[in-house]
Amino acid sequence: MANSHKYHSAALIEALASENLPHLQSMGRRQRRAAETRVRLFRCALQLFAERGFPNVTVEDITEAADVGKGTFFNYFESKDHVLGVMAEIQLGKVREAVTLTESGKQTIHSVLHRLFLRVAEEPGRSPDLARALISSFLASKRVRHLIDRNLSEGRKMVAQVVAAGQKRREIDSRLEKKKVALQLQQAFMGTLLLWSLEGQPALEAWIEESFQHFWRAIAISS
Amino acid sequence: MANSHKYHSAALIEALASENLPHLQSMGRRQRRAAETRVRLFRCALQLFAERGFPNVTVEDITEAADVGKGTFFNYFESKDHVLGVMAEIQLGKVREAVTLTESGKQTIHSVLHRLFLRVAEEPGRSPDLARALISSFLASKRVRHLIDRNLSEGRKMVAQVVAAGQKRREIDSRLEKKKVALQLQQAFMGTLLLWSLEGQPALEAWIEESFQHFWRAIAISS
DNA sequence: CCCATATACGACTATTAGTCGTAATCATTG
DNA sequence: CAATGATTACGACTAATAGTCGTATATGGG
Repeated sequence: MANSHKYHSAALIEALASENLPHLQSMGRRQRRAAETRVRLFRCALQLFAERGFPNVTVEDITEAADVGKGTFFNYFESKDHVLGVMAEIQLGKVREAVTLTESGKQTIHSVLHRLFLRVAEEPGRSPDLARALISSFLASKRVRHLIDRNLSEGRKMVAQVVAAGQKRREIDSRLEKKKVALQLQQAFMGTLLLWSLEGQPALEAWIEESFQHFWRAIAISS
Repeated sequence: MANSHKYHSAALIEALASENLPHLQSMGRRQRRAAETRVRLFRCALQLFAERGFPNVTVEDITEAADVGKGTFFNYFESKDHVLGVMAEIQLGKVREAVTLTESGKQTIHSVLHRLFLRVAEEPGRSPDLARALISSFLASKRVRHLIDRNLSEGRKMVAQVVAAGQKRREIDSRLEKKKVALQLQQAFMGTLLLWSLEGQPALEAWIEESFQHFWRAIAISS
């Protein structure tokens, strides 16, 4: 219980995810301020990363933008990279959404996965600089990398569920192994994101669109 | 003619690419020593990156391993990242190879592309740390990024040629646009490399194998 | 043998991520 | 409401290191 209430409360991640900070009422003023500060730091950081590129943003830039002292940053994030680690965690939430959508049974698997691609691309699509920063952070420090790893492999499991559902529904070629398909999906996504982040040319959305079509072509039932 | 003979002679890149340094005879002792030094720095750097990971290797580590003074490093490479930029340049050479192979007409397109995947994966496959470093360098400094960009887009053009040949030979679905296919190929490769570099699990070769199969499935003639 | 030029060198600077002790702020309790 | 203990803010400080620069050395040509 090292950080039971100290600095990082678990609920904050949720708070960071949602646009309009909810349930801030249910805490004392202190926790509320803490939450506000963390969210402010988080958003300022992402904003700056997107504008200038990760390496060209110092921690001090962030704290200044958020109007707090420099040390305060490290009360809320283990390191500069960690900000992006948190963002990855948020992305994982979107994958969960896809599973839920699948289970509801009201959407074709095609549209569930299609939507998933677009949703996850939303954030990094804000700017090539931000996308590069995100990917870089995946590769940078060991701590963050492990965080990402867990997210990716958890995400893959969820996608595999969706794929399995797709196979039952005869939308996806049933000869394919669902785990491999899930992996391919992630690869397609990451590859697209990576190349787009280098070119930056038209919006990421367009690239994702192409990429998904290609992916689906290799996956859909064909006989 | 800024650096006509000063420091970076063009031939050095070739020298770096080939395992057994050839044509070192044809220069004066001075150029020979310079070439040797550059190659030594390059290899030591890659070795260390592969062993410890890019961020955990300082320039001084490299120069010590190569047994030269620290400043000397910057005589041969613009920056630490630049080492990896040079490596990317070398990779491009392998793509050229594929075009040549295609033109010779003695190989199926499938095997040309398959071979290309494996060949390009060879170097980064030496260690996940090295692969991560490579990818990171693509994203890091502006200078290197532009270098990479050129390489990637040049590479894509070459692949597009190969694809076009494949369409003429009725190996590849002719309804697909060759430029897009080339892009998809790069995306598949990079995505695979990226995810593998995070997991490191079995050899990259195996991942590449899977990935190529998947790719081919979406590309090959099906009717 | 001497000069011009290419290369080697390492002390130096500038930048910045992350630490730490201290001060301010808040919640709680009698 | 005052006192107390916990949480959070703060910025001066340290450590690490990429990249610069002026100087020294080696080479090849004339």
